[in-house]
Amino acid sequence: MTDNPSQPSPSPADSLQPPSATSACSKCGTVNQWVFCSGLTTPRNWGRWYQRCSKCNAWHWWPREPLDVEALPPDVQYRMAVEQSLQTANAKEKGIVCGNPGCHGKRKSKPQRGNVACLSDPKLCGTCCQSNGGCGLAAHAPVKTARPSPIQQKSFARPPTPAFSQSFTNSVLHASPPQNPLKRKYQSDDSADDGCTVDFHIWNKGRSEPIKFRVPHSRGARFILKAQIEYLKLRDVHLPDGLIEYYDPLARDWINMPITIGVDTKSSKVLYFRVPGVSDGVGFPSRGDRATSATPDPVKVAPPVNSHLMQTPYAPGTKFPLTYTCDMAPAMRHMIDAMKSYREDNTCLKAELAKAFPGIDIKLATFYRHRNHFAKADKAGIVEAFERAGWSAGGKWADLVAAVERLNRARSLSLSLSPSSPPPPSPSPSIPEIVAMHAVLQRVWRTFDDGTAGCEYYEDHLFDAFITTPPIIVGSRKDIFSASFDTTGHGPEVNCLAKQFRLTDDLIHHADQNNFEKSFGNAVSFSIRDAASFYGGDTALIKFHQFAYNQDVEIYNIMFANTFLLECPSVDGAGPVWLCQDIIPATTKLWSEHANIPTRPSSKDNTFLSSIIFKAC
DNA sequence: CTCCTCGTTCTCGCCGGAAT
DNA sequence: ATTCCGGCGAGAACGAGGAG
Repeated sequence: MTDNPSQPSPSPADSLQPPSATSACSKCGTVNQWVFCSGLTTPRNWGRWYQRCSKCNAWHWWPREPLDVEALPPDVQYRMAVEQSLQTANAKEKGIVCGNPGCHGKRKSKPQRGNVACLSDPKLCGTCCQSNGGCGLAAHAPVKTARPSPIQQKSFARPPTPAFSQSFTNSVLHASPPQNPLKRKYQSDDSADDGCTVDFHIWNKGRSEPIKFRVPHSRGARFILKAQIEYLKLRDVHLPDGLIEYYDPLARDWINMPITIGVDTKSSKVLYFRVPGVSDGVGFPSRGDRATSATPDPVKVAPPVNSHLMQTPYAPGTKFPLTYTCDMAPAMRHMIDAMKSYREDNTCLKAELAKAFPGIDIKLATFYRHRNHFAKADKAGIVEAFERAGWSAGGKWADLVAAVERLNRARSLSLSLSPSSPPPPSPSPSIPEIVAMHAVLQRVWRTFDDGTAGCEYYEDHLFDAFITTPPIIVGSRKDIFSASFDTTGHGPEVNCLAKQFRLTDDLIHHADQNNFEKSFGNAVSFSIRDAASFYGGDTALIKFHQFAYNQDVEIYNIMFANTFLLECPSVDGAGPVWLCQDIIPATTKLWSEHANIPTRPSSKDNTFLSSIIFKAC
């Protein structure tokens, strides 16, 4: 992709800069410097200059009005889109009451409060939601109600090519049972290593941080970098001469060698490579560096899992939670173990807390909150990655908590699907440096008995793709797979319209249309853009709406299918790429509620939704 | 059956830091 | 100075289990 949203945008043209570096405050006359606004808090302000008067605190902006949305760089538009998409999900709804008019909740003297986390519409209290069959929220799970499995659901999204589809099939669907391939249940010592993966880091040109990989590989077998060449290409690591520099932990020095040479995986947990010519970087093992040969990571390493609990009180003033996962995790494990038995052995929670976190005053509500975060993170298999990062920036407990919350959001969205709607994407606004995740429903692409083709979804096979390197979107395609003029759907008519539009605007490329218009009589499928540009699709969509409007056709509903290819280790090692499909239900009722379609690009609220996908790092 | 205790969940509101 | 937002604690409420 040419526009990587994770890269900072360049400054706007010089013509947008204020006439001078300083100017006098219009209120008090104090001379202040202009500061470029990078839009960190409010992306919409990107590209403007601001000054806060050092004397009267007055604010001044240059230019006075924000730039046009279209003038903002793609990554800023992306951030705006993410921000907008999360507004609804994060909106704090205070003081809601149960949405069931005949609420039979247990609060007698006051109206029963609804649970803001409830996924039903309207939001219900736990009692009403449970009796309604539950909403997907764990606390609202219906009691002793068997969930039908699998839930079959047809989707019109499809893999972009058979080759990628095959890789997806091999790596995901044939994995049994479906679970996070990198998940390792913590154990009391280093034997937790399942021996099926190898971590290696590469320092590439033009980047101080190493690129971290975890790949399927039998520990003990010699590791040949050439076998990972596809991974390397995806991360822009190119070795034209077939040479690499390898840090030999025994010799404690860098050696230059061909990538076809196998290296020992027993003497160090992480293999370090650098592209020839790179001589420095973050965490770089230097010549004679003992740490890299004896320990798995160049950062300060955490003590062995569960090796001990803190015996002496923490320093006065130490607050809960502790800053680093490597400190929190052993104590949390102790608590979880202790809480399984404390009813029997006559201890109590407070006493166990005092053992696990000596000297720290912990409020119970806070402890439970963090214990739940730990349990979820452990279940998802991400604790170890944070633990291994030790007392470094990559091992912060707060980041683990944030990762769990992102996962929760992704799951909530997946589980809140109505039976007839396909799964929405996991809105991951940011992804930690070390661990990325993506909620994926198991699905099978096949031909049905009636001759149509589509996907079957298995709701109870929701699993998370965890990867130790940030994902890269290596390709994407956006298809409209459903469009209608009203609530009933009139696909063929829209299809006809799309054909006409195709003749007028080559931004739209039909994809297998002949097959699809026959198969899905009330649906239309055509690609409106490809991976070359994230935002061209929106432009095409607006043009399509405009075109339909000019034809006296009002589009009621459009839904998108997005297909992404993410770099990710596969379970069986067969391929370096997983296919992760997402479908975005961007129902555009906007056009049914207003007589006029949006004519200004900045009015594309709904089409913005189509840009909210998955963050490329 | 009622009451009590303890553990747990959830909401509300305060606080402080960051951004502007 | 103001706004926003995340973290945290207080407190209400619920549930399980035990004692009387």
